[in-house]
Amino acid sequence: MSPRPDPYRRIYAVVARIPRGRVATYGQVAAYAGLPGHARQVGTALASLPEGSGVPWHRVINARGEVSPRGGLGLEEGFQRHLLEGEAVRFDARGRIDLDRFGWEPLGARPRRRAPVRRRGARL
DNA sequence: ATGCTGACTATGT
DNA sequence: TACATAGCCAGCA
Repeated sequence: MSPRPDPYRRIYAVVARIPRGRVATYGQVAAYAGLPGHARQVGTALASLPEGSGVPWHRVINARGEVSPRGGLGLEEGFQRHLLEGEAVRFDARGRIDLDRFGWEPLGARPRRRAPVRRRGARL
């Protein structure tokens, strides 16, 4: 067992676990990869990901619940949003995702308040 | 080695 | 809520 697998490898492994229709933040991915405080590194790692890698990089967003702006034109951002919407992830009018509803909880152990509370007349 | 960059964040105003 | 600031730290020229 390699005591220290490359950081990127760990990062990709975590991202690969994010289920379809859910999103995780950079900081969250870093923490689960055993690299707390390396949120920026997660971004760097995803940026260096070759196309067709199969890693669901689009499911990683910033702590504010939005698709992180890249430098230059916003082409990649638009594509990322498109992919997420294709998985039923919803964006509000401000272009943000409700982490309480779509945020990934690996352990699902505690808070787990996924779907909106159904109230009289409420629809899914 | 050194300095700058960036797909980040928490905190204060 | 929005913006500014300050930590953050690996990658790269």
